[in-house]
Amino acid sequence: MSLPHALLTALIERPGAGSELAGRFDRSIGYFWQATHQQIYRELARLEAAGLIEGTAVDGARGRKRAFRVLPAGRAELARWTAERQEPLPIRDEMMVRLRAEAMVGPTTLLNTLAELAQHHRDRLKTYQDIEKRDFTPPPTDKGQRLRHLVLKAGIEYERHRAAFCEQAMALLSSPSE
Amino acid sequence: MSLPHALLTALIERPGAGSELAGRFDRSIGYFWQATHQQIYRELARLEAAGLIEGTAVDGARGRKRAFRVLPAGRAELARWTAERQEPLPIRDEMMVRLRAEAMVGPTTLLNTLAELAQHHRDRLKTYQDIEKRDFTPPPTDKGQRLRHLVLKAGIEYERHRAAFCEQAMALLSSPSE
DNA sequence: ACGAGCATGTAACCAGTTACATGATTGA
DNA sequence: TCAATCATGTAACTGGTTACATGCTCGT
Repeated sequence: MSLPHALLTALIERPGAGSELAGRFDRSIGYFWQATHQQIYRELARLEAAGLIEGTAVDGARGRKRAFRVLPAGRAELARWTAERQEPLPIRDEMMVRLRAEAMVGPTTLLNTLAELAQHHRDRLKTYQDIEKRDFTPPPTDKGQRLRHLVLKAGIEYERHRAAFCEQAMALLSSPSE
Repeated sequence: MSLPHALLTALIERPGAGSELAGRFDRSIGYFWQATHQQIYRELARLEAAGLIEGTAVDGARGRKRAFRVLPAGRAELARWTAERQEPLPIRDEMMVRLRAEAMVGPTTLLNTLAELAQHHRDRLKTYQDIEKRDFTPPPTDKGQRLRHLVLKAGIEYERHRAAFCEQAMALLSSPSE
């Protein structure tokens, strides 16, 4: 259950309204934790009810926009959670299931899906590399910045690895069977 | 929604009872798709109700054990699903959230958690490498076997990558701040 | 014959998903 | 003034999780 803590972190980094957070979950934070606006609003309501954040009306804005900031209790809760033990990520990789199924009931058109997926990962790799060039040259010396850089580099390695995997699987599937 | 298809694949590879499948989801299949026995029994009941699999009582077994095998309709459904378009995996990486939180409210005891996690990934890496040595030397020429080998190699790369990441994060967190 | 443990479930809950709804403001 | 769009939701559903329950048989 990391969404509330991802929200607290984001709001400490910069306070803002639900819609702004939704935007950030489509970009920076969203690269390692995804959430829809429905989830975000629901969770903000819970955090506010629990007294961890506080929202104040933003006037001169559309609708009934409210900016949230983290209260001391929210900071404390975030610190508590950060120090908590963590179980390894449960892995659920649909493509691995598909490949194993392909070995049983193939051949199918899995090759097309792999090509699309490879392109997706190459695109995202490019995006990350652009961010790295823009934000982390020269490499930062500040610890917070170095942590963020590390997270980004993990994303870069991940995308590179996934793209390469798709390409290997494509090569295997399109090789003549024997 | 890949669990039913993971089950169909597993049952084509080798028919068996729910408890046997639960065992396989703790080993081979479980390395890329996890499921508890509750999920497995629920899903088997659905697949049977949909006419995709068939269960027959195993006598001489404990309890009311039933062996399931995949019916032609099940094979057809698996082939249909395998050829389906696939969205990229949604990413939800709790450790990345923690690292970014650490940058805001740290330092915490995150270092301990990272050490545990690194050990977990090194252990699993060792397991995979042992499986590779046992099952895939010499490298297979059969296409199905090569596909399985590819899936295993992806697992190996994943664990290696995660372990290295944890070690880098530990080095960064324990370096003197400036 | 009886406890340990295997095989199969039930029930309640929670996070995430999908589809739709409402109120306010801006711009043509 | 009214359509487009922004900001904030509500409702219903689904897959996965956690805790507990039941029936059977094997070994002692």
